[in-house]
Amino acid sequence: MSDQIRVRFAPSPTGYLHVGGARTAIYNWAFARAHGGKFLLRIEDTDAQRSTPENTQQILRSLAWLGLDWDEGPTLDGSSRGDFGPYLQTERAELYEREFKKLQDAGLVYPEGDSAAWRFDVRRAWPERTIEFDDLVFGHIVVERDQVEDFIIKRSDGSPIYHFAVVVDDANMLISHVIRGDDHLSNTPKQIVLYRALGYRIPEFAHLSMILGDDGKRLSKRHGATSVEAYRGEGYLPEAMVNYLALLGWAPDGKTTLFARETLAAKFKLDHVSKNPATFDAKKLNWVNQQYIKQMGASAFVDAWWPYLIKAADAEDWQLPDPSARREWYEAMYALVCERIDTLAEAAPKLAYFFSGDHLAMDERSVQKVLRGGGGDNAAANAAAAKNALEAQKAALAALGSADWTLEPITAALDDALAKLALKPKLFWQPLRVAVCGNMVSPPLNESIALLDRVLVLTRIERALQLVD
RNA sequence: GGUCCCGUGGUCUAGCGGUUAGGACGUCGCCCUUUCAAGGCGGAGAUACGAGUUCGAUUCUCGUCGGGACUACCA
Repeated sequence: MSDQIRVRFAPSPTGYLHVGGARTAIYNWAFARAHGGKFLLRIEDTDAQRSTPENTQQILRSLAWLGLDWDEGPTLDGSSRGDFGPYLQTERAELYEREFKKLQDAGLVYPEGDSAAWRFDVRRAWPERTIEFDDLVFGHIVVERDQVEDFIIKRSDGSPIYHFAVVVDDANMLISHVIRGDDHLSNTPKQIVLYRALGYRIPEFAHLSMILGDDGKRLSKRHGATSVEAYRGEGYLPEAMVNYLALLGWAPDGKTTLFARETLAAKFKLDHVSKNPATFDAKKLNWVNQQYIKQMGASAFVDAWWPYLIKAADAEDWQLPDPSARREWYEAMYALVCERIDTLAEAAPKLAYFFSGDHLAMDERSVQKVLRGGGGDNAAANAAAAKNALEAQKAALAALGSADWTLEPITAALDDALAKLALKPKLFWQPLRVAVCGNMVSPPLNESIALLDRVLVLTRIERALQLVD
């Protein structure tokens, strides 16, 4: 008769953790944290055919990455914590067997045909006409008992079927609130009958609407990335992921869209969870992620970015300067890209010119349009202007010593060159941009030059000059 | 087919009988500008439909339409 709030996330390891499951986990976690309760994790692996330990590991990793710490359940190192274990259903066979005996002794089960499977007798267990319950999200639900058919609770091989195992486990783990996907809403009456038949107290239920793809259909692999692991791989931040997913069906108020995990953990309530299914909007996720990147700061950025940079370096064959010796150099890049990327994985391609050394890739379109004047009427004149600009820039920068190779002197020297040439700013800066960054679209130019090696910059300008002719 | 559930702009939502129906993403336009962004300002855009109840419905009831879930020795 404890009033302790205990909730659980109970995934089945038949696949990775997808965003729908992640949101269910987030709501369970937030509910527990907001009400001073416990959040537990249980692995529903009774389907021996499709469950794998690898999937279990990946699910645990994804949850940990999201920052959803659980009070009880299996841990990443293969053990577990909590007093209500084991937390893997395949290790709870004894309990199921014992509880099954209770139903058998009460005459509430009968064999399925002439197999060794057993079916639960709903009518004998529940004489009343209707089965009712109050769902914390969906409200009062009434179902005619005759709409509920007898169902298998034990397979021929002796293992329990879902409906039986969840009820036994939730009751024995003293779960107070069952918060899960609404694909279980229709199954809840069955489970309520089971609860009473086994003499358990019936918990509160809260069902969560599904998450849909942009075509209005249930989110699936067809819609691209759906696994939490995949989003992690693309460079989404766990904080952004939690924030965005929490927004799919819940809002702290009518105005706030950005909130920390801690705010969720303090303010989350079930009575404001939406009943309608939410469509997953990748564009909004990108925006949320960018907001987090913009506020994370240079140091945190470099830490988070590093694995993605290494991956890009491997693919592009870049030699990365020693991160401990050149920490400031890497951190300086944050200001150059933080407003230009949605994900961490997008940073390296935008900053490629810092890492490609003598092998800077020149974007073909940029070379044609900017260095060679494009195909228009002014092509020849523009190409000539580009040549003049590059020569002036080369001279201006060459005149700077290594000691002056910082933003202010560089900017002053270039501004001075521009003033002398009296060119349209665009015709002056774009050739230099292409020469140094390899592309007519890039992060801030002067700041980039200041971060690049002096000789390398001069070499690149020289190379661009050759491309003009 | 049966049962249950859902229905505010393109998307996520606020609203809980009386509002010029609010915010965010996206979108469009303008400003800023050394490219791209970021930022600022502004615009378009919603209560699925039809009956009730009520002095008054986005809000309560019913029906229609549309969508979803369940109906497995999957969870």
